[in-house]
Amino acid sequence: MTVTGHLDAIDWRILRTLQENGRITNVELAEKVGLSPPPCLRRVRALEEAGYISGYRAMLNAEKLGFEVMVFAMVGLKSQAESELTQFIARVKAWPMVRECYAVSGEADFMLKCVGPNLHAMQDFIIKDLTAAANVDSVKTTLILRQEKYEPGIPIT
Amino acid sequence: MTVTGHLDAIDWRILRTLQENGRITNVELAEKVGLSPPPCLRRVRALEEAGYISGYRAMLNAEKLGFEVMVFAMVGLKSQAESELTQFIARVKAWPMVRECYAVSGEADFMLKCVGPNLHAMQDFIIKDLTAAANVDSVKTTLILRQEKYEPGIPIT
DNA sequence: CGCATCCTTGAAATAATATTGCTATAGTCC
DNA sequence: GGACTATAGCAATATTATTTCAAGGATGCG
Repeated sequence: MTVTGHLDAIDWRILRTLQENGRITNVELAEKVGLSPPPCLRRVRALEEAGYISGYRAMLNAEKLGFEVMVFAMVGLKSQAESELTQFIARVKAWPMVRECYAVSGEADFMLKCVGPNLHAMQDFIIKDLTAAANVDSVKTTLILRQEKYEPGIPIT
Repeated sequence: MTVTGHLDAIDWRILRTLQENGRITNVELAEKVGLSPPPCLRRVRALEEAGYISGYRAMLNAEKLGFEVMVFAMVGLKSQAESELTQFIARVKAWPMVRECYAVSGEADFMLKCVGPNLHAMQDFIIKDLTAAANVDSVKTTLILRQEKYEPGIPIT
């Protein structure tokens, strides 16, 4: 698939497998997708180079590690002018407790997923940082009670 | 930290590093956290065993791979009886397009993050599967226009 | 205060894996 | 059909993972 830019069945199998287990060895991956290790590794590298694979992450158990509170925050801005948006996004990127941020349609402008050690820290962040930030008009939070499914990524059949 | 259950500074460095780069070699990881490879690997294994690390995943570029539509769906159920909840969750787990599901406080009962190739497929899923599912009372969707930040996991300083 | 115990580290050796170089083969386009 | 391109796989090498084991440091108790 190097230059052509088209993914074949083996590429998709590689992607699916790596999405499920990002630390599988190349030997095992090769076996699963039906190749010998060298061409398999070459494909993985090509997929990385081409940006189909953007990185690898360990999934950590937030609760066990003392991060017990997660909320969704829907944020409305006062001004949606280009420069204001950019500034808000920059702020969001600088807040460690905000792990994900999406521009959304509908009533709010942004949907944030925030993670913190406890309710107090979360409240502190929402009131003192988020709500108080320049250009923030409204913040509506939804507390996450439990994670029922977590398979981030894409549905590869 | 094996049996004591207490994480020291090195364990935290390991977790932070692996959250950022899940495919780093043990040699490199060891160097970063200030250990030689053998004890470093032992700690990683211990962290996995103890469930602090629950897995590794490749992050795929959804857009490049043809999954261009993501929505949040807030779902309200008619009945929140234990068995009904369980059934709904089982259904959610079986839908590939639902990648994440959270029980939430507030107006809705569940927040779903759904991923699909296009608006049509998403509409199809929402109308024919989600809204039509037994015990589903209300579905309110929010289209994701753009991903501005994506650092899933926890804020390890 | 000193000794025994427990835990963890790191050096060395070994096993496994990743990676490179090269040749062969299959598919494609004149 | 013949030349070209792309990709597979074998073989060799480099790198990494993993095991084994002896030594060092902390802790608790006599």
